[in-house]
Amino acid sequence: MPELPEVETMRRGVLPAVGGRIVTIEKFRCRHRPIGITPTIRSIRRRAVGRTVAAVERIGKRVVLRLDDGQALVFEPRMTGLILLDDAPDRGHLRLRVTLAGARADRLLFWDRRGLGRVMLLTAGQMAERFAPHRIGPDALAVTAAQLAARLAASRRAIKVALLDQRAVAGIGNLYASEILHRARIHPAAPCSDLTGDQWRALQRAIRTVLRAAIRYEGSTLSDGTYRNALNAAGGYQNQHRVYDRARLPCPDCGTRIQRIVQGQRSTFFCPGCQGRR
DNA sequence: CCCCAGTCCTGCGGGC
DNA sequence: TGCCCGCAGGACTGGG
Repeated sequence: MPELPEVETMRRGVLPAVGGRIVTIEKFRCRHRPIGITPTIRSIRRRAVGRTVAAVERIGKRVVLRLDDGQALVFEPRMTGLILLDDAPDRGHLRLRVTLAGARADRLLFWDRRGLGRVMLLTAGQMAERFAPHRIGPDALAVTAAQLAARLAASRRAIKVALLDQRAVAGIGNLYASEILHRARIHPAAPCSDLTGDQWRALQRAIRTVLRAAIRYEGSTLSDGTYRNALNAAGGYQNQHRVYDRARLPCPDCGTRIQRIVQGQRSTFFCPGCQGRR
Protein backbone atom coordinates (compact mmCIF):
# COMPACT_ATOMS: atom_id res chain seq x y z
CA MET A 1 0.00 0.00 0.00
CA PRO A 2 2.76 2.51 -0.54
CA GLU A 3 1.25 5.99 -0.32
CA LEU A 4 2.99 9.35 -0.21
CA PRO A 5 5.00 8.75 3.01
CA GLU A 6 6.28 5.36 1.88
CA VAL A 7 7.11 6.56 -1.62
CA GLU A 8 8.81 9.69 -0.27
CA THR A 9 10.85 7.41 2.01
CA MET A 10 11.86 5.37 -1.05
CA ARG A 11 12.87 8.56 -2.87
CA ARG A 12 14.95 9.74 0.08
CA GLY A 13 16.56 6.33 0.30
CA VAL A 14 17.61 6.46 -3.32
CA LEU A 15 18.73 10.10 -3.20
CA PRO A 16 22.02 9.78 -1.26
CA ALA A 17 23.03 6.87 -3.45
CA VAL A 18 22.29 8.70 -6.67
CA GLY A 19 21.77 12.43 -6.12
CA GLY A 20 24.48 15.05 -6.24
CA ARG A 21 26.88 13.07 -8.35
CA ILE A 22 27.16 11.99 -11.93
CA VAL A 23 25.46 8.63 -12.10
CA THR A 24 25.32 6.81 -15.38
CA ILE A 25 22.90 4.00 -16.13
CA GLU A 26 24.96 1.02 -17.15
CA LYS A 27 22.69 -2.00 -17.38
CA PHE A 28 19.11 -3.19 -17.07
CA ARG A 29 18.25 -6.74 -16.21
CA CYS A 30 14.86 -8.23 -15.61
CA ARG A 31 13.20 -11.59 -15.29
CA HIS A 32 12.62 -13.72 -18.32
CA ARG A 33 8.92 -12.85 -18.39
CA PRO A 34 8.84 -9.17 -17.42
CA ILE A 35 5.77 -7.98 -15.51
CA GLY A 36 4.90 -4.32 -15.46
CA ILE A 37 8.00 -3.11 -17.30
CA THR A 38 7.33 -0.82 -20.28
CA PRO A 39 8.30 -0.47 -23.04
CA THR A 40 10.29 -3.65 -23.72
CA ILE A 41 13.47 -4.16 -21.73
CA ARG A 42 15.39 -4.08 -24.99
CA SER A 43 14.00 -0.69 -25.90
CA ILE A 44 14.65 0.62 -22.38
CA ARG A 45 18.27 -0.45 -22.70
CA ARG A 46 18.68 1.20 -26.05
CA ARG A 47 17.20 4.48 -24.86
CA ALA A 48 18.56 4.76 -21.33
CA VAL A 49 21.93 3.02 -21.09
CA GLY A 50 24.69 5.63 -20.98
CA ARG A 51 22.36 8.38 -19.82
CA THR A 52 22.99 10.31 -16.63
CA VAL A 53 20.50 10.73 -13.77
CA ALA A 54 19.72 14.44 -13.44
CA ALA A 55 17.25 14.34 -10.53
CA VAL A 56 15.30 12.01 -8.24
CA GLU A 57 11.77 13.25 -7.80
CA ARG A 58 8.41 12.08 -6.53
CA ILE A 59 5.13 12.54 -8.38
CA GLY A 60 2.26 11.49 -6.13
CA LYS A 61 2.96 7.84 -5.35
CA ARG A 62 5.75 7.41 -7.91
CA VAL A 63 9.52 7.82 -7.77
CA VAL A 64 10.91 9.44 -10.91
CA LEU A 65 14.51 9.35 -12.13
CA ARG A 66 14.88 12.26 -14.53
CA LEU A 67 17.51 11.56 -17.16
CA ASP A 68 19.78 14.15 -18.77
CA ASP A 69 17.90 14.02 -22.07
CA GLY A 70 14.43 14.68 -20.64
CA GLN A 71 13.37 11.04 -20.48
CA ALA A 72 12.22 9.72 -17.13
CA LEU A 73 12.34 6.31 -15.49
CA VAL A 74 9.15 6.10 -13.44
CA PHE A 75 8.76 3.61 -10.57
CA GLU A 76 5.13 3.04 -9.57
CA PRO A 77 5.01 0.59 -6.62
CA ARG A 78 1.18 0.41 -6.35
CA MET A 79 0.42 -2.29 -3.76
CA THR A 80 3.58 -4.22 -3.01
CA GLY A 81 6.36 -2.66 -5.07
CA LEU A 82 9.65 -1.68 -3.43
CA ILE A 83 12.72 0.22 -4.58
CA LEU A 84 15.79 -1.22 -2.90
CA LEU A 85 19.50 -0.52 -2.95
CA ASP A 86 21.00 -3.71 -1.56
CA ASP A 87 19.19 -7.00 -1.42
CA ALA A 88 15.65 -7.98 -2.29
CA PRO A 89 13.55 -10.07 0.16
CA ASP A 90 13.66 -12.89 -2.39
CA ARG A 91 14.77 -13.38 -5.97
CA GLY A 92 11.45 -14.68 -7.23
CA HIS A 93 9.72 -11.32 -7.10
CA LEU A 94 12.63 -9.21 -8.28
CA ARG A 95 11.33 -7.42 -11.38
CA LEU A 96 14.15 -5.14 -12.49
CA ARG A 97 17.77 -4.49 -11.66
CA VAL A 98 19.33 -1.20 -12.75
CA THR A 99 23.13 -1.12 -12.63
CA LEU A 100 24.62 2.33 -12.01
CA ALA A 101 28.13 3.65 -12.54
CA GLY A 102 29.42 6.42 -10.29
CA ALA A 103 26.77 5.92 -7.63
CA ARG A 104 27.46 5.12 -3.99
CA ALA A 105 25.20 2.08 -4.40
CA ASP A 106 25.87 0.38 -7.67
CA ARG A 107 22.44 -1.00 -8.22
CA LEU A 108 18.82 -0.15 -7.85
CA LEU A 109 16.24 -2.93 -7.58
CA PHE A 110 12.51 -3.01 -8.19
CA TRP A 111 10.88 -5.83 -6.25
CA ASP A 112 7.14 -6.51 -6.30
CA ARG A 113 5.42 -9.52 -4.80
CA ARG A 114 2.04 -9.08 -6.47
CA GLY A 115 3.24 -7.63 -9.71
CA LEU A 116 0.70 -4.82 -9.87
CA GLY A 117 3.52 -2.25 -9.81
CA ARG A 118 4.94 -0.60 -12.91
CA VAL A 119 8.28 0.69 -14.13
CA MET A 120 8.09 2.89 -17.21
CA LEU A 121 10.60 4.74 -19.32
CA LEU A 122 8.76 7.78 -20.65
CA THR A 123 9.80 10.53 -23.06
CA ALA A 124 9.46 14.16 -21.98
CA GLY A 125 6.29 14.37 -24.05
CA GLN A 126 4.78 11.25 -22.49
CA MET A 127 5.61 12.63 -19.03
CA ALA A 128 3.86 15.91 -19.78
CA GLU A 129 0.79 14.08 -21.01
CA ARG A 130 0.56 11.50 -18.24
CA PHE A 131 1.10 14.03 -15.46
CA ALA A 132 -0.86 16.90 -16.94
CA PRO A 133 -2.70 19.00 -14.33
CA HIS A 134 -6.08 17.56 -15.32
CA ARG A 135 -4.78 14.04 -14.62
CA ILE A 136 -2.94 14.61 -11.33
CA GLY A 137 -3.66 17.23 -8.69
CA PRO A 138 -1.33 19.21 -6.43
CA ASP A 139 0.95 17.19 -4.19
CA ALA A 140 -0.66 16.47 -0.83
CA LEU A 141 2.27 18.07 1.04
CA ALA A 142 1.84 21.33 -0.87
CA VAL A 143 -1.90 21.53 -1.49
CA THR A 144 -3.71 24.53 0.02
CA ALA A 145 -7.16 24.60 1.61
CA ALA A 146 -8.33 26.84 -1.23
CA GLN A 147 -7.15 24.31 -3.83
CA LEU A 148 -8.93 21.47 -2.04
CA ALA A 149 -12.14 23.45 -1.84
CA ALA A 150 -11.87 24.62 -5.45
CA ARG A 151 -11.44 21.08 -6.71
CA LEU A 152 -13.93 19.28 -4.47
CA ALA A 153 -16.50 21.59 -2.88
CA ALA A 154 -18.97 21.18 -5.75
CA SER A 155 -18.91 17.39 -5.48
CA ARG A 156 -21.46 15.40 -3.55
CA ARG A 157 -19.05 12.52 -3.17
CA ALA A 158 -18.10 11.42 0.33
CA ILE A 159 -14.93 13.23 1.42
CA LYS A 160 -13.09 9.95 2.11
CA VAL A 161 -13.71 8.77 -1.45
CA ALA A 162 -12.70 12.16 -2.86
CA LEU A 163 -9.39 12.16 -0.95
CA LEU A 164 -8.40 9.03 -2.88
CA ASP A 165 -8.96 10.80 -6.22
CA GLN A 166 -5.44 11.57 -7.44
CA ARG A 167 -6.81 14.22 -9.82
CA ALA A 168 -7.96 16.23 -6.81
CA VAL A 169 -4.88 15.82 -4.63
CA ALA A 170 -1.91 13.51 -5.22
CA GLY A 171 -0.42 11.05 -2.76
CA ILE A 172 -3.19 10.05 -0.34
CA GLY A 173 -4.29 6.41 -0.30
CA ASN A 174 -6.70 4.33 1.72
CA LEU A 175 -4.72 4.12 4.94
CA TYR A 176 -3.82 7.79 5.34
CA ALA A 177 -7.27 8.98 4.22
CA SER A 178 -8.77 7.46 7.38
CA GLU A 179 -5.98 8.82 9.59
CA ILE A 180 -6.26 12.30 8.07
CA LEU A 181 -10.03 12.53 8.50
CA HIS A 182 -9.75 11.39 12.10
CA ARG A 183 -7.21 14.11 12.84
CA ALA A 184 -9.38 16.69 11.06
CA ARG A 185 -12.45 15.49 13.00
CA ILE A 186 -14.46 15.05 9.80
CA HIS A 187 -16.87 12.17 9.20
CA PRO A 188 -15.65 10.09 6.22
CA ALA A 189 -19.16 9.93 4.71
CA ALA A 190 -19.69 13.69 4.82
CA PRO A 191 -20.42 14.97 1.29
CA CYS A 192 -17.69 17.33 0.04
CA SER A 193 -20.35 19.91 -0.69
CA ASP A 194 -21.26 20.03 3.02
CA LEU A 195 -17.77 20.97 4.24
CA THR A 196 -17.31 24.47 5.65
CA GLY A 197 -14.31 26.74 5.07
CA ASP A 198 -13.05 25.86 8.52
CA GLN A 199 -13.29 22.18 7.68
CA TRP A 200 -11.33 22.55 4.44
CA ARG A 201 -8.64 24.35 6.44
CA ALA A 202 -8.66 21.67 9.14
CA LEU A 203 -8.43 19.02 6.44
CA GLN A 204 -5.43 20.71 4.80
CA ARG A 205 -3.64 20.96 8.14
CA ALA A 206 -4.41 17.31 8.94
CA ILE A 207 -3.11 16.17 5.55
CA ARG A 208 0.17 17.94 6.16
CA THR A 209 0.53 16.92 9.80
CA VAL A 210 -0.26 13.23 9.28
CA LEU A 211 1.87 12.82 6.15
CA ARG A 212 4.85 14.66 7.63
CA ALA A 213 4.70 12.54 10.79
CA ALA A 214 4.44 9.37 8.71
CA ILE A 215 7.48 10.42 6.66
CA ARG A 216 9.37 11.03 9.90
CA TYR A 217 8.60 7.43 10.88
CA GLU A 218 9.54 6.24 7.38
CA GLY A 219 6.05 5.03 6.56
CA SER A 220 3.77 2.24 7.76
CA THR A 221 4.73 -1.44 7.60
CA LEU A 222 1.50 -3.40 8.12
CA SER A 223 1.24 -6.89 9.57
CA ASP A 224 2.01 -8.50 6.21
CA GLY A 225 5.46 -6.89 6.54
CA THR A 226 5.73 -6.05 2.85
CA TYR A 227 6.67 -2.39 2.94
CA ARG A 228 10.38 -1.63 3.47
CA ASN A 229 12.56 1.39 2.88
CA ALA A 230 15.41 1.39 0.35
CA LEU A 231 17.66 -0.37 2.87
CA ASN A 232 15.07 -3.09 3.58
CA ALA A 233 14.10 -1.71 7.02
CA ALA A 234 10.48 -1.60 8.22
CA GLY A 235 8.67 1.70 8.81
CA GLY A 236 7.41 2.75 12.23
CA TYR A 237 4.23 4.74 11.67
CA GLN A 238 1.97 1.67 12.01
CA ASN A 239 2.40 2.11 15.78
CA GLN A 240 1.00 5.64 15.53
CA HIS A 241 -2.21 4.71 13.69
CA ARG A 242 -5.24 6.03 15.52
CA VAL A 243 -8.04 4.43 13.49
CA TYR A 244 -6.73 2.43 10.52
CA ASP A 245 -7.33 -1.32 10.97
CA ARG A 246 -8.44 -0.72 14.56
CA ALA A 247 -12.13 -1.65 14.33
CA ARG A 248 -13.76 -2.13 17.77
CA LEU A 249 -10.68 -0.84 19.58
CA PRO A 250 -11.07 2.33 21.64
CA CYS A 251 -10.30 5.68 20.02
CA PRO A 252 -7.06 6.98 21.60
CA ASP A 253 -8.64 10.43 21.91
CA CYS A 254 -12.11 9.74 23.33
CA GLY A 255 -12.39 5.99 24.02
CA THR A 256 -15.30 5.40 21.65
CA ARG A 257 -15.00 2.15 19.69
CA ILE A 258 -13.52 2.64 16.22
CA GLN A 259 -15.94 1.67 13.47
CA ARG A 260 -15.22 0.08 10.09
CA ILE A 261 -17.39 0.90 7.09
CA VAL A 262 -17.01 0.24 3.36
CA GLN A 263 -16.91 3.15 0.92
CA GLY A 264 -16.25 2.65 -2.78
CA GLN A 265 -15.44 -1.04 -2.10
CA ARG A 266 -12.71 0.03 0.33
CA SER A 267 -12.43 -0.08 4.11
CA THR A 268 -12.78 3.14 6.03
CA PHE A 269 -12.06 3.41 9.76
CA PHE A 270 -13.32 6.27 11.90
CA CYS A 271 -14.32 7.25 15.40
CA PRO A 272 -18.06 7.97 15.75
CA GLY A 273 -17.24 10.00 18.86
CA CYS A 274 -14.64 12.38 17.41
CA GLN A 275 -15.92 12.51 13.85
CA GLY A 276 -19.52 13.69 14.05
CA ARG A 277 -21.11 14.57 10.77
CA ARG A 278 -20.80 18.32 11.40
C1' DC B 1 -18.51 15.42 -16.11
C1' DC B 2 -19.61 12.28 -12.39
C1' DC B 3 -19.62 8.06 -10.31
C1' DC B 4 -19.40 3.09 -9.85
C1' DA B 5 -17.85 -1.63 -10.84
C1' DG B 6 -14.46 -4.50 -12.78
C1' DT B 7 -9.50 -5.70 -13.75
C1' DC B 8 -4.86 -6.82 -12.66
C1' DC B 9 -2.12 -9.93 -9.14
C1' DT B 10 -0.40 -12.82 -4.87
C1' DG B 11 -0.30 -14.09 -0.04
C1' DC B 12 -2.69 -14.53 3.93
C1' DG B 13 -6.10 -15.45 7.33
C1' DG B 14 -10.75 -16.74 8.57
C1' DG B 15 -14.04 -20.19 8.45
C1' DC B 16 -15.63 -24.70 8.02
C1' DT C 1 -5.66 -30.31 10.14
C1' DG C 2 -6.13 -28.81 5.66
C1' DC C 3 -8.28 -26.53 2.12
C1' DC C 4 -10.61 -22.83 -0.14
C1' DC C 5 -12.54 -18.52 -0.60
C1' DG C 6 -12.30 -13.73 -0.20
C1' DC C 7 -9.97 -9.74 1.04
C1' DA C 8 -6.13 -6.31 0.84
C1' DG C 9 -6.26 -1.42 -2.55
C1' DG C 10 -3.31 1.66 -6.45
C1' DA C 11 -4.26 2.98 -11.10
C1' DC C 12 -6.77 2.48 -14.82
C1' DT C 13 -10.90 1.36 -18.09
C1' DG C 14 -15.52 1.07 -19.66
C1' DG C 15 -20.30 1.82 -19.04
C1' DG C 16 -24.43 4.16 -17.41
